Amino acid sequence: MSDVVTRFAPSPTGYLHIGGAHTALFNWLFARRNGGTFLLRIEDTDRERSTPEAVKEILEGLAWLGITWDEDPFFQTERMERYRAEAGRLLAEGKAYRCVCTPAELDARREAARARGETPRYDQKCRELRPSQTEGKAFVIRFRAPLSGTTIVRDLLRGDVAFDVGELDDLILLRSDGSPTYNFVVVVDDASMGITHVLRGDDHLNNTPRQILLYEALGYPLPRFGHFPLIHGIGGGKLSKRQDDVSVTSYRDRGYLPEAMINYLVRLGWSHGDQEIFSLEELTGIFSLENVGKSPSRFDPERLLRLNAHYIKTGSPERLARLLVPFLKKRGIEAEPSPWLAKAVRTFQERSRTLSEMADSSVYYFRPKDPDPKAAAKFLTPEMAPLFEEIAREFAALSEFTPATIEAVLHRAAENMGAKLGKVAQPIRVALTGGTVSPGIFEVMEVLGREEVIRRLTHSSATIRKN
RNA sequence: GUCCCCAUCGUCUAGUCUGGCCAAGGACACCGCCCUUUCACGGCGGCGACCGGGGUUCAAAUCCCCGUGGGGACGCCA
Repeated sequence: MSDVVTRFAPSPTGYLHIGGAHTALFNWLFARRNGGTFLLRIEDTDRERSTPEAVKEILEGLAWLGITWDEDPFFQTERMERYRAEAGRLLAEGKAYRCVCTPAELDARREAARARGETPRYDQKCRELRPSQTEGKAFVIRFRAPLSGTTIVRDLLRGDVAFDVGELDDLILLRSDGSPTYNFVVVVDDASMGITHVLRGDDHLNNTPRQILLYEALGYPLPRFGHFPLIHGIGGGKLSKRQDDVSVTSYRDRGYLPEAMINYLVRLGWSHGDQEIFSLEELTGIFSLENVGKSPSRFDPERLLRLNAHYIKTGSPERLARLLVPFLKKRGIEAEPSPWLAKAVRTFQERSRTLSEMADSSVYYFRPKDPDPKAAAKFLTPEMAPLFEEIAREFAALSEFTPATIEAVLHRAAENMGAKLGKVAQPIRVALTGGTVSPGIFEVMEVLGREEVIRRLTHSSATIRKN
């Protein structure tokens, strides 16, 4: 048994987005690959913005993707005592101090520093205050960071990155209401949860030296760190919930398959030679940090869509039929997973990129559709009425109604007209499906069944004659 | 502004650590052709990149330096 322990630590302030899922996936894969443990920690210390709905949505998203966690999720709001105790310890040891600067004062000084072109940083005003001077005032607890020196982050992916400690800050550990802040809880939690590998997005690289200082002050052993490249939005820059469509569950709801999402995500910043298609299971055997790149990538919905098309095309019809049912229901079609539905699905696997598309384009399997006016004008011409009737009669006389016997009938009809098959097939397509685009017409008829085909052809010819 | 990271086709990337096999490979997108009852799928072909400049070397996409560009971080958010 390996001793690798990784985690994904989302803050439940919204849905699970592409970036979070990417981070979760890499952590999960690294743990699974190394026979380790993957944990979930819900960073809900920001009570204002955290919601139980977001927690549910995030867990659902992960489960949908097939990313499984090994223990019940940890909730930071349930661990407050631990944070306060650790902060108290630092205070007692002189490694932290009380600061009575108010948010307004800090804001003003920060702005002034910026105006002067300096790095906004806490000016350490309260660093040497005596206890009597903080008496009766609201205070926060600040970390007494070393004043000088260099902290080196030994990053698994980027090598050694040096930070001048002077650039760092006396960060706030406990707010005036006693709640802990991010950099502090992360350290306390990662250490107490036994996290061995902290793998996260590049945007946290700057936080790492601060956290290392905290590890040292608290006397915790250091985990290994690895920062992988961020996923940028379509316009470049951080993914934006406004510009980019990045909610994982929204993709699910639009008919994307989890394996497509996983496959898409894993190839962002990671590669395995020229291979493009990976299953989750396969990944747990080959994923390696060594093949993780360094430069950011850009979210490309087109590529995700294409991958989804691939998985729809190659997926099992039975499973897709099952997944399709709710999409049909949304369109007012009550269907059950069945061999028949699987057969219907099969005719659309090569021409649907999402389950939504499949549901949209297959409605005529479930109920007749009025022909598109333009298609009707072009194909449902008067001379088609007798043809439809003739073909319907021949279908009725067939001993077996299969693509092969259907094809024979249509070919004969075309020959009699001295025309190509298309001359006959296209009008029939319109009569049967209401449009000019569909799967192969013989397959469509097989799915529809002889009775329904005859009914629709008869109905169409009657309509033609009426006009 | 300060600090940090990054830099190969439009996009995802292989190649960079361990220089020569790279007149740079694959995939998506795009364009053309073929297949074909429509649409797709598929097949074949095309377009298309080593950010710039110096250096090191017999040899640089690969190593070093400087520019430039992009990104991230600088909260009593996480």
